[in-house]
Amino acid sequence: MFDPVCPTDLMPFRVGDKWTGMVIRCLEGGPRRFSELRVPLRGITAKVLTQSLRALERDGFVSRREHRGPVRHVEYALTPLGRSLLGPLDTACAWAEQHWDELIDAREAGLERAD
Amino acid sequence: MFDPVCPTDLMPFRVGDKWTGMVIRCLEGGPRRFSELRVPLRGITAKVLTQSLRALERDGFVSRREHRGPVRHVEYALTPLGRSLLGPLDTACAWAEQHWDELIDAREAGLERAD
DNA sequence: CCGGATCCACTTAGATACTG
DNA sequence: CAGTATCTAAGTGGATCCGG
Repeated sequence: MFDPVCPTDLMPFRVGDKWTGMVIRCLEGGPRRFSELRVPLRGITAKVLTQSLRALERDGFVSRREHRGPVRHVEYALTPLGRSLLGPLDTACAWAEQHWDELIDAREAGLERAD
Repeated sequence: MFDPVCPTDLMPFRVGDKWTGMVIRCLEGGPRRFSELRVPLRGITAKVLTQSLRALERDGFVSRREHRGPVRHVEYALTPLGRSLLGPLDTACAWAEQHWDELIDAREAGLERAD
């Protein structure tokens, strides 16, 4: 999931910053903890994940709940507003799947012409 | 159109770089010349518009045709692949319209909590 | 476990001046 | 008209170390 080998720079659509879209996908199935999020998001540093989550929280897409106990854990979840992003997000992903081959071919041809 | 007063930083979706989405919108109605594009895109510099158009061309979303004559003019147009972006783009815009008020309120509340 | 603080490399966009 | 060249300011993402 979210393989870094996958050349996502071909994807013309973006949600928020670099990781935002993937974070939302990870929260789609329900609340997740900070360190749970870091597993599928291979390579993300704590600082950057925090930045994304703070922005998401500030904009009302994600809610943060801190559970204090013997071990601390913090859960992030999509708000209704955040959940409403899933529709457009799916549309964008569907487009990408449909046109993936065209995208690759067009990019290749475009780079050739650039010689 | 594309008023700089409009706080587009609330918009969570983006296509390509800063101006790409607006360029595509401008080409929606048919081919446009370089300087025609600069009118609705108030404030864009020639350099940045060129960059966007070059990227769009490289990725096969836009085609470029140069007409030589007494006065030179260059026309840009959406390719079929570029035109296929309009669907997802509309979806994103529709989402933004629907949730614009929520977006503003959420952002305001988010900034308050940040105190 | 969940970050904050600091520093750094890289990219982006804009301003400005110039050209075929 | 349709760009190119150069410079600069700001932002973004990442590495690393530190703290409650």
